[in-house]
Amino acid sequence: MAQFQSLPGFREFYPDAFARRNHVFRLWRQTAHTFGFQEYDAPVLEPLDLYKAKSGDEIETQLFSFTDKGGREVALRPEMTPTVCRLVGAKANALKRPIKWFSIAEFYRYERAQKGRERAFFQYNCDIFGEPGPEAEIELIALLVQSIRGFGLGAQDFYVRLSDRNLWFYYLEALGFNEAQTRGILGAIDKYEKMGDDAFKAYDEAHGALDSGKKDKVIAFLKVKSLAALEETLAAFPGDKITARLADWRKLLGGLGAMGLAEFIEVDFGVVRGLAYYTGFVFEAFDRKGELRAIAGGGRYDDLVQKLGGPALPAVGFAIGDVTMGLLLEQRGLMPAFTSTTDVYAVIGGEAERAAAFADIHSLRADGFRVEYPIKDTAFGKQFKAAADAGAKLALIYGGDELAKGVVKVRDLGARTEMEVPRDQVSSVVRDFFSGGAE
RNA sequence: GCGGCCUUAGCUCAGUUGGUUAGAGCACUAGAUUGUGAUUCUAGGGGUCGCGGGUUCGAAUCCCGUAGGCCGCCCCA
Repeated sequence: MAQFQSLPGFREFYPDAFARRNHVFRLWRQTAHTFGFQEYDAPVLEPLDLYKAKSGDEIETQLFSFTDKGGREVALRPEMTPTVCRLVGAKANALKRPIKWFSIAEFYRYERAQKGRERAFFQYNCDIFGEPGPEAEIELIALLVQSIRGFGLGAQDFYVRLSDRNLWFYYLEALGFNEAQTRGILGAIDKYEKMGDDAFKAYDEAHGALDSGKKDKVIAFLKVKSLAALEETLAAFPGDKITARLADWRKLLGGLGAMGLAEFIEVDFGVVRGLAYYTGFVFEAFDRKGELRAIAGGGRYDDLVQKLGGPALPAVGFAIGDVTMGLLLEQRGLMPAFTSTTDVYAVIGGEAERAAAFADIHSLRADGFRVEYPIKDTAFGKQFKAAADAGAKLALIYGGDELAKGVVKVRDLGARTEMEVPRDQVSSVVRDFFSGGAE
């Protein structure tokens, strides 16, 4: 058996798997471009401190980190956000606003692999920098929806759960929680859906048992699932901050509604996202059946660029992972089968006919056609089978009889018809077939 | 890092109470078929039975360890 195996959680892409990966990347890239986002890339290996600065020392246990030969503490990138913040921060004053960037890149996390989670995976990251208002969220969430919908998935297949850490902060502040308690409560909210009441255990241990009246109010807010319910719940807590924030909510939902995306969006205050650096709207995309891990996650992080050494620059972004996205597409039968895209197959009689065929083969390839031929002498029957297997539309037949007459037989493999063409016209006949033809 | 289940050909699997040289289907290669894609038939290549150790006259089979896979927990940027 194989003496060497790939490392756990690292994937190998055989041609059929690579074709599926390309299909996903192509749609993402094309969709981002239609929204006016520009593509970038950055180093795979970064200073370890870049991630510690953002997420704290304990993050190191989740990283592929090591000391390089120059004594530098480094890590394979586990995410793009710190990197893109550095890139944007370094040139913030020279970049036209709003800054709309995306990337498709591989990331590495030292975690136990599970369904939908590998140690090496790709993410499609989209971010908008420089716009503090909900207009940026409208643009970004519209892109998120379209980047999933574009595969043929509909509102019956996935949805985006939309929440707001600001309103959570305002609400908990109004209930009298201090900053540390608020962090504890947000941690409990994050786990509540999975664990139920046990989610508050960690809070109770750290801050003392939660007053049952306050707990009911927290749970009531966590169950807010619509703008109307949100307005109703907050009516008891009047104030300028909350009034202004509700106006942002109406603008955001109004904008997404005007784009025709209302059916993809659900208000859900059960979402807070674990990361401390999110500062406003947060959202996650899920499959409707609830069978898979989150397809995408994102939110606003207005302080991060500055925290990482750049200027104060508001930002909002999301990432879609390729693993869960691929699982969902395969579940719904939306991952296209791997098909070869050969245009022309040259059927060659034998060694004597090879030279004539090679001249046309190379000429057609130089013109951009995808041309295949048998690499060594093969029976005619096998060659036609190979042509069909390769998905070729046309076969060019270089047999002794044809070449003696100065012609090449051109066979339309779909229509199963053929005609003889003088050799010097082969190129133009092929060109006509593909330009005037079906596709 | 913790727990459960699993591992025989490229893939899906069979393999009797432990008994000769480990099988099938699919896939691949070739032939039937030096001039036309299907079907069919025939043949072939491909295995240190995940790896290491133990029990035994004898291990794919029983025992121990270990690696890998799947699933769950922790975590999830």
